[in-house]
Amino acid sequence: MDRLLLVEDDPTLIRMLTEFLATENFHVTSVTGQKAACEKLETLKPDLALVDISLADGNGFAVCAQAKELGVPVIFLTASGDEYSVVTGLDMGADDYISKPFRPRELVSRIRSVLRRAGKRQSIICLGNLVVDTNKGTVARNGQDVYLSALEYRLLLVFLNNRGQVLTRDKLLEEIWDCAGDYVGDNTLTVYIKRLREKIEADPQNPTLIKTVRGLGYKLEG
Amino acid sequence: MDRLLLVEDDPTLIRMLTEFLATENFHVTSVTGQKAACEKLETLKPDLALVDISLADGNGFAVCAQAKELGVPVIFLTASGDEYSVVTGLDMGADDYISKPFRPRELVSRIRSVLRRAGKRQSIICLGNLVVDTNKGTVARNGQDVYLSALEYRLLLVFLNNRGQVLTRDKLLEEIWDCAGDYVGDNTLTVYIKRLREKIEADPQNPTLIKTVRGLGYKLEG
DNA sequence: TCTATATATTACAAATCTGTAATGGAATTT
DNA sequence: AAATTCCATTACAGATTTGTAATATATAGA
Repeated sequence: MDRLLLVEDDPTLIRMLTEFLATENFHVTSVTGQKAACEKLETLKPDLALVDISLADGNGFAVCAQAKELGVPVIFLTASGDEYSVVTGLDMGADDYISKPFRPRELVSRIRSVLRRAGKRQSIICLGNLVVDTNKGTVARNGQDVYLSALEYRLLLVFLNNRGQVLTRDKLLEEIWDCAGDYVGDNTLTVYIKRLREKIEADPQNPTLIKTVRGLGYKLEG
Repeated sequence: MDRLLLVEDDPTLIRMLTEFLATENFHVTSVTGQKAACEKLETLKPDLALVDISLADGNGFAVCAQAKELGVPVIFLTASGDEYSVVTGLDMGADDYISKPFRPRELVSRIRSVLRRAGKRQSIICLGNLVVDTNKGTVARNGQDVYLSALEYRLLLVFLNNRGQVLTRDKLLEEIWDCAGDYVGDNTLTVYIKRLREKIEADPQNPTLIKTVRGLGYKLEG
């Protein structure tokens, strides 16, 4: 279950939100004041922080900064139509904001939306029956771990970051060996392509992922 | 300069937005209707799409789906207070929404916010004078590339994903060798820690990044 | 078809990685 | 202080990676 930290001064709002969000399957911890908020952020490590901009002892921006530091996504709660706060909040890196009074359903939608985005982290990349976790540096095929050497892994990442685009040999050499084919032989790349195909393709002789585009280079099917 | 695709039927709004966003240094291409929008998404590959939910020939949701498919972030423009659209839009994976009539400054803030998030991708992780790019699989120290072996790189990622937390030897062994110390010797980890420190610490004898916590394990300074 | 060019395959040393064992040193306990 | 425990360091073989060269195959053009 997702843990939310609610930073808010108004006791009524705290109670209402805690109860409502509980019915939506969130676990809400609430704190009052900026100082307590910053502490709780560290100890609780919540999945998301709901922060009221106007706190008694300072404003919510400091809390936002701290949250960003810790990698915790933030949604600001603001007094209605306070455009200045909205603008500054978003520019500060808050992930979203919602103005009071807000509709509970909308808040939940925004929370889910931010969590979805934050959770993704561009970490897991799927490609056919291949799963690359850039957060762990691992590659799996059909659930089975595949061991790639450092250079093979980096070559795969270059393809993944340019899915569907044709990459010239020079471009690939530059990306992996940061040079334009001067220091490593031209054939070296060809060999690496083969080695990578050998490990990630179902049928390395008839590649479906890394296609060769004759005269131009290679391309990852996207 | 960031390219925006504006999908909107109202000519007046198109003109206004195009002009205003131009002053904010965006390049706006506008299209009318769902079909044209989907086509332009493919050909233009914009950095972000601004989509009016209520289009004449169908609704904006189809456009949103297509955009998500292509990895283009989406901000919905909706008639004011249309809660149903907001909720559905965000649940569909739209990155944000704004209801008409909106304040231009706020729209720009939201655009910048979404672009920032989309661009970041959790790709670059900084740690002292160390820069890890999980999108490229590279590590640099003081701007100088550092070559890490596959296992060394994965070990570093485990630390980065648990910054500040003490990681037991068992936990680390499990993460890297997926086993609880049965298959590789206990000392192997110690050696790897040393090797990693050798490559990323300024003074490997007095580590400032990977600290040992006697009796417990190791911890990456956060 | 023949040739030229682009890519694939294979094989092979040198370099590096990987895991272990042996030794040394520091912190903690008795 | 001595013993113990935990971690650091060093050294070393076997495995793997890495880059290259030689050879084979495919594709396109004359």
